[in-house]
Amino acid sequence: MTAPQRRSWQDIRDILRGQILDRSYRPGDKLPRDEDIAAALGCARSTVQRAMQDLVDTGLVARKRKGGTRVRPDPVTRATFDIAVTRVEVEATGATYGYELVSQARARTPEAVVARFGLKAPEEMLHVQALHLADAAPYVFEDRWISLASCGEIEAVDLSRQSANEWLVHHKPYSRIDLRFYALQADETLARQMQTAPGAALLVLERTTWLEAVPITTVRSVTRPGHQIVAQNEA
Amino acid sequence: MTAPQRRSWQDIRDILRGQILDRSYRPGDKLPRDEDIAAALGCARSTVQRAMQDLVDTGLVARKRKGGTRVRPDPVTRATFDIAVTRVEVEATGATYGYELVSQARARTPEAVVARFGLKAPEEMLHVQALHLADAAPYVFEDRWISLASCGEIEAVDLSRQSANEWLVHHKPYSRIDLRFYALQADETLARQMQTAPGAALLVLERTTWLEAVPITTVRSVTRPGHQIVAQNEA
DNA sequence: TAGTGGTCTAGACCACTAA
DNA sequence: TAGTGGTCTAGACCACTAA
Repeated sequence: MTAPQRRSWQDIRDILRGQILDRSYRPGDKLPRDEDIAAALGCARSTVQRAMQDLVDTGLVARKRKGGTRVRPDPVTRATFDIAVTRVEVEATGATYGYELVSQARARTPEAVVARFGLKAPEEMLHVQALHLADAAPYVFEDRWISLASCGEIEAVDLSRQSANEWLVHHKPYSRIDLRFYALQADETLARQMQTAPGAALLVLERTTWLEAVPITTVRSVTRPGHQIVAQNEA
Repeated sequence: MTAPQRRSWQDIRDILRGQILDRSYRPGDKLPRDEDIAAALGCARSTVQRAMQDLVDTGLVARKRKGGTRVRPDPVTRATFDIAVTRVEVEATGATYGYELVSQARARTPEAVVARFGLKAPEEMLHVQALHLADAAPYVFEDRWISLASCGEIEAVDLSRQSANEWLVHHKPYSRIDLRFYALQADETLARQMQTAPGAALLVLERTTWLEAVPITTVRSVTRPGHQIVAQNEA
């Protein structure tokens, strides 16, 4: 006889998810109380709790005290993306990574940057433009503003050798991030930088970070033509 | 005297995260064993475990049995997106939702769709094109292929009244999803559908779903000009 | 092979909130 | 206000893996 294994929370999750997927429980339906599920499946309540936590994270069920657990009536697709340092991302594709500093200068933040940070007034920051290359072809063009108030030391760093991306990641942790994606039509300048045709549709990733309430950096990363961002395989 | 509250796992997480953010522990550094942290902070080991689980989910630390817990040396930005049914998304902006079926027909899957599903050969599926509107303006144009093998019933549904998006979400759960973003230059046809200029840069969201190994549907959703996808506020 | 994280259990008490 | 999920604890055993 095969030894009866103790049930893990993944087992419990799979059983419950199976019942949701095969529509034993339909969107909006209420599941039994954790305690009853535990009794029925022969495990501790905390094991059910752990399984439920996973189903909540996945967006499959919603839980409320006293209200119980229900299959979400308005299912959402929950996707997670990991965005690494550009160098690591390039090297992960097997390509050779390259980097070029395009410009570096103190400047007053334009209105768009003031808005991204939610500043009250424009401020002098470090403005850095740089190109990341994969096998010598443009991979990402980044246009970055770095707060001198929180990252003054970066002015002593040689940004033609080490990208601001890399330096910040290793020296300036953040506690809050605002992240967005959109499509951008390349203008003449950008097209030249990305070695593509003016008017090309490019995917842009915009990131703004703070440490508590203090601005750190905001960056607009324009990706190479045809670039796709793929989500982790989920659920 | 204020009552000494028992420490919650969130408290523990905040303490640890604080020590990482203020660089008491730097990228690559090893943290103490859970048991020692528990003793130092006066809580049970399982509470530390719960806090650590959150830090792992956030991408801040990595844990290995015997190897211990280390601050990630290659920090990643981890972003989570919730993608709701288009109707819900539009209504959440306060706009009035509208929907128009553009076309619906059985057809052999083109090469791109065969590839997305990873099929061995083309297959007859239901091809549906539809436009979602926000305050009567184009919001999302979706080009969808639905597997007849797994979703044959949908042919009995009046897709001019209810979007395939909505029907599928409520009747066809999936267990696997492939999700990607990219930018697309509008051609003549698409520009007309989205009421924009040919050549406009549009953000595209592509989703392909399976139930176990069985294809369900694949959809290319072209968003309106200027559309941004914003991540949940994290960390 | 020894050390560390992963997980399960049983029980307790708390915090929300639907009814 | 009663019922349900959320969390903590102490202890046990297991599963990985660095050394």
